[in-house]
Amino acid sequence: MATIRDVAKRAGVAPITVSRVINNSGYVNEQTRARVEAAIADLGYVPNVLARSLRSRRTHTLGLILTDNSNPFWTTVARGVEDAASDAGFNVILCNTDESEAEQDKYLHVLVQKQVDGVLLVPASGAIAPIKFIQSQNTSVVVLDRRIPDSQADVVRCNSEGGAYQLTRLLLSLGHRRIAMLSGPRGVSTAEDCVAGYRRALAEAGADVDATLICYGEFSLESGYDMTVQMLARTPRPSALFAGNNFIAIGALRALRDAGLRVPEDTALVSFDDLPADLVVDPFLTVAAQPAYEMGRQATELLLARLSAGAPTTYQEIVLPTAIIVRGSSGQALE
Amino acid sequence: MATIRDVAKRAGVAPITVSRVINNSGYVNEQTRARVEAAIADLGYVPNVLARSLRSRRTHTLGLILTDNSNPFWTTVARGVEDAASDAGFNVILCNTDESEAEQDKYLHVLVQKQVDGVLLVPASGAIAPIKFIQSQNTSVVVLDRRIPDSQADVVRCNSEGGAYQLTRLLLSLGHRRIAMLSGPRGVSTAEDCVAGYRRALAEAGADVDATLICYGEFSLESGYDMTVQMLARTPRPSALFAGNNFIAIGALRALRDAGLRVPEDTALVSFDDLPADLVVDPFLTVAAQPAYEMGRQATELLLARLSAGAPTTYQEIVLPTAIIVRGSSGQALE
DNA sequence: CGTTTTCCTGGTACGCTTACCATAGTACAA
DNA sequence: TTGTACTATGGTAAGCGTACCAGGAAAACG
Repeated sequence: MATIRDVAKRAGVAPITVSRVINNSGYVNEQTRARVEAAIADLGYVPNVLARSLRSRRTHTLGLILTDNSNPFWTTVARGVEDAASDAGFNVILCNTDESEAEQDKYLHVLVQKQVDGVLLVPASGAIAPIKFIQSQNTSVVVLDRRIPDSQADVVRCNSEGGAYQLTRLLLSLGHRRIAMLSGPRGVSTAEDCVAGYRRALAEAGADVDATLICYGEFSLESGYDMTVQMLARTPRPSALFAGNNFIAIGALRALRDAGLRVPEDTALVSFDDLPADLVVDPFLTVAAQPAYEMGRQATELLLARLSAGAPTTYQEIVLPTAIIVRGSSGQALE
Repeated sequence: MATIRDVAKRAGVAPITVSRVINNSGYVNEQTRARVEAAIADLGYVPNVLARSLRSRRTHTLGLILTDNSNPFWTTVARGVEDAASDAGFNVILCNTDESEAEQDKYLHVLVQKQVDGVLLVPASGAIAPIKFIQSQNTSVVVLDRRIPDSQADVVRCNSEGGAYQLTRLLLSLGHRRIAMLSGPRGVSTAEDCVAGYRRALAEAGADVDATLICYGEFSLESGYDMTVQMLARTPRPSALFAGNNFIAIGALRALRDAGLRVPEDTALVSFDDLPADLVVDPFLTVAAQPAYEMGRQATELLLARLSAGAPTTYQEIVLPTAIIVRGSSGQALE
C-alpha cells in the first residue's frame, strides 16, 4: 500500500507537506496542494491512522461498555452515543458485558490497549476499581445510567428513583395495595433506586411495605418470568406487578398469560423502559420511559468536553427525568 | 503511561524480552518471566496495540458494515459476527449505512484507514466499486446477505428467492389470488429475489401476476405503512400482503389497524425476518425466518479463513436456507 | 570430544505519521 | 535599514512495539 512517502515522492514534496494537505493544517501553497491531491488520487493513498495516532497520541475513538446491546433500550443509548461521537469526528467501539464484571475488566483492558481517548461505562457493579483503572491510564471516563457510590467521575443517568416513585403512586391511586416489585440485580444502582422509589411511594401513602413482595433478579426475560411465577404463588395474589425493565416486563407478561391471567383485568402491570415505537404495533405497557437516546448523547458530549478541557476540577452528575406514559396495562381504578 | 521500555528497565531485561512474555512467543526463562510479570504489575503496564499493529501489520480487527443495527435482524447478525470474531481473538467495528452509498463509502475509508484485517459488507447497492476498493487496499472482504452481480468476492447469504416462493405458495394454498408484494429497494438483491420468488410461485400456480400489486419501497416502518395504504386503495382489495422484512410488516400491521381491517380475517399477512423471541409476548406473524446469527457467524469464519490462507483462488457463495414459520397472521384457508 | 539442537537474551532497525524546530522568502511597518 | 509577521517547506526524531538477525550458554547426540 502506498505510504505518505510514496505520495510525497510523486508530488515532489516532503512527507510533512503531504501531512499538511491531508490534515488541513499549517500553510500549503494552492498549487502544491493540488499536486499532492493528484498524487494521492493516483496512488489511491489512504492514510494509516495507526501511525497517526501513535504519533499524535489521539485515536479519535471512544469505548462504550454496556450490558446488552440487543436490548432496545441500550441500542437506543448506543445510537445516541454514536451520533454524538460521529458529529465530533469520533468512532465508537461497542462492548457488551452481559452484566459480568469479568467481561467488563476484559473490555476495559482492550480499550486501554487500543488507546481510546475516553470511555463511557455502564458499570456491571458498584465497584470503584474499574473507574480507578481507567483513570490510572490517563483516560477519561463518564459513568452511564448507574451511580457508583464514592467514585470520582462524571455521571449521566436517569432519575430511576423518581420514575419508580411515580409509577408506584399511579398504581396506588388506582387502588392497588399489593404490588410486587420485580427488580434487577442487587448492587446495581438502577435496581436499588427502583426499589427505593417504590418504598417511598408506599410509605408516603401509609401503606405497609411487604418485603416479601420485593424481588431482586436479573434484567432478563427468564428472570422476569420466574419472579412472576413466584409472586403469583403467594396468597393473596398481588394485584399489580412492577417490572424493573422491559425484558422483565415481557417475561412477566408471558408468565401471566401462561397462568391464565388477563392484563390488566386480573393483574395490572407497569414497567421501566419503553420499547421502541418501531418494534411494536400496539403499545400496551404503562411505563416510565427514560430518555435513552438523550442520555447517550449527553454523556458523550460531556466526555468529549472533558477530552478537550483537560483534567476536571469537579465532577458532574447529570440526572435526566423519566416520563410516565399511561397505557392499557395499568388498567382502571379498582372498584 | 508506562511503555515496554519502562517495564524492561525495571525487570532488568531488554524490551524484546518483555514482548516475548506478553505474547507468549519464543523462549523465556521462568524466573525472567516472573520478574517481567512483576514489573508489568508494578507499573500497571498495558501494551499499546497501535504500535504493535503498526509493526506487525495486523490489527486483529474486522469491519462490519450493515444497514441498520437497530433492526433486530441485523442486531442478531452482528451478534453472530462478534461471537465468531471474539472466539478468534478479533474485535469488530460496527458501521450503519442506513442504505446510503455515501455513508458506505465513508465507512469503507474509515475501516481501511484503521487498517482492519478484513471487512464484512452488506452492500447498500449492487455496485462493484466498493468491493474493488477494499480489495485494492489488500484487504479481504466477504459480502453478507446480498448478492453483487459479477463481483469477485465471497458471499454468505440466505435463500430469499426460495423463502419468498414458499411463503407465496402458502398464501396460494390458502386460496389467496390477489397478493400484494411490499418489497425493499430496487437494486437490492434481497428485495429483487423476494419478488422473483413471488413471481415464480404465482406463475407455477398458473395465477396471473398483476404487476401493479408489486411495490418497491424502503425496508422501514414508514414505507411499509405507505405501501399498504396504497395497496388497500385498490379495488378489489388484495386479500393478502407479503412484507419484505420485519419493519415493513409492522408498518403494514399499523396501516391495516388504522384502516379497521383485522388480520388475518380481513387481510392475511406474511413477512420475511422473524422478530427475536425476547421482544414479543405472543408471536403472531407468519414468516420466512432467516438464520441471522448463523449467517453472521459463517461469514466471519469464512473471512477469518481467508485472512490466514492468503489470496483465494476461487470465491465461495454460501446460501443458507430460510424456514417457514406458520402462525396466526396468515390465517385459515378462504372458503 | 566435537557437533547439533534447544534454550535464552539482546541489538538494531523498521512500521508510518506527525511534533518540533529550523530555514527562507516576501511584505509591510517602524 | 531593521524588525516583525506571515507564508511555505523541509529535516530529524519520536511515538511504541516487534521482525529479523545474532550470539552465547546449556543440553543432547553421535
